Amino acid sequence: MSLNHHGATALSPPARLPDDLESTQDKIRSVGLRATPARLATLLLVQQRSSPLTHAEAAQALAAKGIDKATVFRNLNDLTEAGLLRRSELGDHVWRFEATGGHTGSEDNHPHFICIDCGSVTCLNDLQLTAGSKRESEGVGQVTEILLRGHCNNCHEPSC
Amino acid sequence: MSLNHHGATALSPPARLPDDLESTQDKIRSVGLRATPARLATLLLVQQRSSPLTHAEAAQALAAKGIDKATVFRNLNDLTEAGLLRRSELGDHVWRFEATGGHTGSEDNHPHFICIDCGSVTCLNDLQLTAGSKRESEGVGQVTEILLRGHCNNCHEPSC
DNA sequence: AACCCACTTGCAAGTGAGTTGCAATAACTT
DNA sequence: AAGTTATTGCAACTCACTTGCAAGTGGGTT
Repeated sequence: MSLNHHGATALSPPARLPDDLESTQDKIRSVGLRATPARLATLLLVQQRSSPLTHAEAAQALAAKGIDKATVFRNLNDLTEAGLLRRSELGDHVWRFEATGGHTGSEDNHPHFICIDCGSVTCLNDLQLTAGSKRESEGVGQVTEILLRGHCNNCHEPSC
Repeated sequence: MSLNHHGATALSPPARLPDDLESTQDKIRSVGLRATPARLATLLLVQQRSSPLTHAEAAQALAAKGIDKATVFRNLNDLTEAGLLRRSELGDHVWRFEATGGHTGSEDNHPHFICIDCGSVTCLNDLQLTAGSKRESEGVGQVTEILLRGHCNNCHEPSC
């Protein structure tokens, strides 16, 4: 009804936001999961947040829509496994979830920096170990992930 | 008694092992805690290990001596608060404890490798980033911890 | 358009790490 | 040696998360 109220709509596709409803449904389907209301609401919620969300926060927010916490948690895990979310641990024994670009995790495997204050995750594409350190770590095992923890510049400010 | 059995000892102090019983008692007392058997056993245990110990592992090991898990946990936390231990979270929702030099916390902080298969943790004392990588990471924030994840050599073997 | 069935959900009960209250006990002080 | 106060053991508890299962539903199939 209100779709064409400006008279100039039919041509230009709406600039699809990454958290657009349809594209989000597509994302879910593209990884082989069903786009159920609960799943959709969960992914949209995480996508809309600029910083990682805990299970409790998500469950609380979605409880208003009548979604059970077990469902929220299962979906958070399913979406993580499918590569649409990333799960991280900030050192306080609570998992936090954050939307990824949407590609499946393993290929773009780069080091991350995670702020132990605000939980924000930064990708560090060019980060490398010294040759000697690589050797040392390879002596221990096959490294699949490098994670740095600390205080990000936003949280590190004296004012913060 | 046996102090002078070499005839040339009075001058040089005995090379006190870091996990020596008496020096451990002293350490505990020096931070204002009572050197109880449970506390002593706990600190000795952690000191003797070369890699961080989980609460569960410590509790299990000390249960043999009749020490309750709540006591173990309280002591682990007390000793951590006092700066004799460091508590870290390697991403698997389990606290791990390791002995510090004895000074309060932050100085002897080294990277860890954690096996995502068996959970074993290895300390990587000499691990370093390349100069450029250090710069990159410092542009993002102040790094307080470096963590590598992967498959340790035990788990990586085809046979395992 | 209706059908079907594997995938999902809600509920409730379970798990496991870690914590706490409290009375009994033991370390250090004087 | 006695007193004071930290510490312990036990058991019950919290909190974050998980699981079992019967009922419900998405979405491909007919």
